[in-house]
Amino acid sequence: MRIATYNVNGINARLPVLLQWLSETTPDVVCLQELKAPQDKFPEQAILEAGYRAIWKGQKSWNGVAILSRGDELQESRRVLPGDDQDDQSRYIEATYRDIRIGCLYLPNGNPFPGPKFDYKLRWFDRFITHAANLLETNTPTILAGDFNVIPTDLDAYNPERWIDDALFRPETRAAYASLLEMGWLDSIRKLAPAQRIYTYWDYFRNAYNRNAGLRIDHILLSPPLSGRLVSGGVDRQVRGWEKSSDHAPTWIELSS
DNA sequence: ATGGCTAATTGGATTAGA
Repeated sequence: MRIATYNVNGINARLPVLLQWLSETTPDVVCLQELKAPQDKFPEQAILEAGYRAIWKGQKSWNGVAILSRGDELQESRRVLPGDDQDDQSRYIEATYRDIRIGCLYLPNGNPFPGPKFDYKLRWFDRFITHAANLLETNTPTILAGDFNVIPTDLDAYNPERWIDDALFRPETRAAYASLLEMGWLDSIRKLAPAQRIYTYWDYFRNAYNRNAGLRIDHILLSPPLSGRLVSGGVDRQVRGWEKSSDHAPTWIELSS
């Protein structure tokens, strides 16, 4: 079973690229982030015609998350991250596919540091850690996939010094991510390639993709019941080189069934 | 340090992304 995550940076602007990638790689489940579309502007018909069902939570202008599935249906379990009734940003959706529960997340960017956006990032992260701990306690095979907006270590940035005071690399941010791993979540891509430079994002500026000036900020975490089923994984980095591409590339893993 | 690029909005510039 192949599970992928892809920050599309605008589902409608990205539709041709998304459909091309789906037809070439046929993942079973796809978590999407940054739809940048209101609920009623999600291109459901085109996704259905491509052979996928979808659940999504849209929002005007910003954010927005979706899960696509091939074959079997998704059983939605929640579309809000618990812990703050005032939070109206669309950043979390969760569903079960066959025997696996999947949480699709778009963690706040948090820049600039310091400031209210960074504070919001840490508060959201706290709520997410609480929820992730509750998910582990159920022992249900679970995946947390999405754009974490976290550079976990020096190995995950082309030039770590440049990111020292950035919200993606601040010590508070890295510590929060590390606490997920300490609790038992497995960083699947890093597990498969412990010492390799792997990036999932290259900014639009200064020819970053061709210089391979990238970051690894999109992650797929596995709960302990799934760790033995991890077969392979990678980043479809060539998609970043396509016409009208997102600044992120799709990241995927293969699980044995 | 800054600016570079892209997408969405009811616009003709601004905001956000990372």
